[in-house]
Amino acid sequence: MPNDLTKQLIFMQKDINTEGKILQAARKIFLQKGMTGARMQEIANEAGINKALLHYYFRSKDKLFGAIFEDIFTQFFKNASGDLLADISIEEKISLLVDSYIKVISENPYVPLFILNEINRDHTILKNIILKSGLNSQLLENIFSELKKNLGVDPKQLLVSMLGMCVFPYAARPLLQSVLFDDDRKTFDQFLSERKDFIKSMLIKFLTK
Amino acid sequence: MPNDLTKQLIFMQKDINTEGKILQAARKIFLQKGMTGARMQEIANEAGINKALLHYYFRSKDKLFGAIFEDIFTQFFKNASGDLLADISIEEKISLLVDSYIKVISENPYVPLFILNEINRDHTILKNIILKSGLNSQLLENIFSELKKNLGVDPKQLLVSMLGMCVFPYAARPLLQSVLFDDDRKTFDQFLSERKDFIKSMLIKFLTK
DNA sequence: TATTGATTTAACCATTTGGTCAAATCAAAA
DNA sequence: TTTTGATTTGACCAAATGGTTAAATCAATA
Repeated sequence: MPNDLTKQLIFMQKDINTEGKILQAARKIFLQKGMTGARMQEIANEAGINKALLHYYFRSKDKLFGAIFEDIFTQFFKNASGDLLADISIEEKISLLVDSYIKVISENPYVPLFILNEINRDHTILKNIILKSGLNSQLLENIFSELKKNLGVDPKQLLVSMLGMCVFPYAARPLLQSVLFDDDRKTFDQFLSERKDFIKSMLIKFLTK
Repeated sequence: MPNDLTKQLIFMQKDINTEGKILQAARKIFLQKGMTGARMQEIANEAGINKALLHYYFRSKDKLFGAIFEDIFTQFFKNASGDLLADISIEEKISLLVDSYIKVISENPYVPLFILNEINRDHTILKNIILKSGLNSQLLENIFSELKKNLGVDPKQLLVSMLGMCVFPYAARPLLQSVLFDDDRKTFDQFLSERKDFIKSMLIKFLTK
């Protein structure tokens, strides 16, 4: 029976257990290629294992994808409802949301387009995740109607605008970088780094009478 | 030898020539499934023809896709540069751009996500189209630097914001409709119809000192 | 009517892909 | 050392897919 030290050594040798390696590899490949574009063989290669082993751990491509998608999706929106409910001014809420949202997107630039695609391909996945998350549609409706009274504008329009402005430059990066920035990566990165403050000021100015 | 009348009858019978039927079918399928997701057999079925006939008219899937993509892409952006150059106030430009953009998107709601995907999958296609369109990067740069002087804000940030706000609700429709509108199509359509004016007022208010 | 060139089809082909299975390997317990 | 149960592998399979080809059909012309 191995003691803690040998366990640790084994752990270091393998670096990470097989399931972890699969999850990590699958995440990378699925993010780049999407559900239908990803190949089980490619994921197996990335994980440094046999393709049959993939099916040993996750019986099917659908199952594997389901696990990955839920993980990515929840990670991407876990902070949002908290920020929305926090007891702070609307300006602070906007600032908080934009900051955290831009941060998570810039760290995972493939995620937005990935989510948009998979949601369009099969929107039943979404239902289950929302159910699990305990996100109540009645609760949401209360938040929004409350906000509307205080703001005088439709908070849903505001939220969608915020999301669109944050997401779009990352999802459309190859297009924008080519057309607007003559394919210069540096200038585009500069553009992105200035974007956070631009979005904030735009949203906040819109709310000031 | 058929006279004009019989020609016309034949034309009505076939409704549209084979190449046209293929183009029409390919456009529909490619828009829904993307280049890699679309199946040649599916396109053939949609066009009511044999799969081999597809390869008779367009030698390969790549060639067929190329034709469709260029068509969709140029149709989608053909008005933009004209509006941008027109000799009108910036407010009117914004109004014009948002109107025409929202119009073309709502008539082709699959297009935005389709373009985003294909651009990310293979951004070399873009280069050729831009070359053909005669869109000069120097010219663009002149327009933007001129605008910047007059506006005091970065017109590229403004343009990207506009595009993002217009595109996002259509690309993310299944997500938003489910989470924000409790899967009610009617309410979401209402939301969309109000969106045009919201975007305009937001952009214009941002520019007023 | 016979010929010719374009159009259309059915039958194939090679490759890719998700998935299966029996056998081999390995680690821990008896 | 033997046994046992989990893990891993190579070989294989059936279906799907992009593409090819030879033959059939059709419309116009000589």
